[in-house]
Amino acid sequence: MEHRGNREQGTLISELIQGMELAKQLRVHLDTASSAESMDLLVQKILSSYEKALLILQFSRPMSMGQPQQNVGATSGVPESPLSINGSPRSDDLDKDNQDTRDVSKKRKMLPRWTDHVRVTSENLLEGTHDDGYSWRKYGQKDILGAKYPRSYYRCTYRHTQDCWATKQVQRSDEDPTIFEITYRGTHTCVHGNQPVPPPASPEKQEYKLTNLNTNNNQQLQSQAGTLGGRREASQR
DNA sequence: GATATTTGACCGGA
DNA sequence: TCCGGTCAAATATC
Repeated sequence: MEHRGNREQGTLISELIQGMELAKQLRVHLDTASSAESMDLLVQKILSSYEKALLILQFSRPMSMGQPQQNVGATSGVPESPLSINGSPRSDDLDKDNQDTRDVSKKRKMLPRWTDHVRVTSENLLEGTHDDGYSWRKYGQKDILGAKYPRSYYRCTYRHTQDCWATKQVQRSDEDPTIFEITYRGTHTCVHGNQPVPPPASPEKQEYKLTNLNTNNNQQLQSQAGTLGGRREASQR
């Protein structure tokens, strides 16, 4: 068994290394403003490598990974709508008993969760982080132990009006301040007219979209900007 | 006045 | 007990 495990691990490592190398190439392309086609090709190769790696991981360790952080419910598609997972908001439960509160907490942990790493351009760096096409409202910010930059917490603007329980956390990378690590939790159940992208089918696709959007959208960038780049500049309306 | 952001406090899990 | 995540009052902006 170990032999098989070792071989899989070797393949896994080589796929991850390949993905990293491709990402480096892509970075060079980005810096040199190469053609969109070549960059697109690189992105596809990267995604392919990571998909293979993920498949290996999933195959060798089904359901028991101790790392819920990435890709849970993402590669396999988003399992259920948060609406069905998550009953009632905590703020509406104030007069209920403790069991309900605990239940909500448990359900919250069951929300699908995945992480994107988004690199921002110098322009966007001034403004904050990227726009993923949804309308987010900031509800908190925390200094995280060991992290240089605070983590910001966002939830869907339509949480109450459309019972949409998607949230995201934005954490600026310590090592490279141009990288924003964005952790999404839950999926959007809201229906909103100016929503340019559907909920991601997989984290890989999501990252691809985000990276592209990153250079295109500035409107919501501004709404998210104030906290990570400095104090808030604009409120979207 | 409506809506978004800031920030201290609270809560639950490890 | 510590830390991360969320709430909600205060404040800011349009």
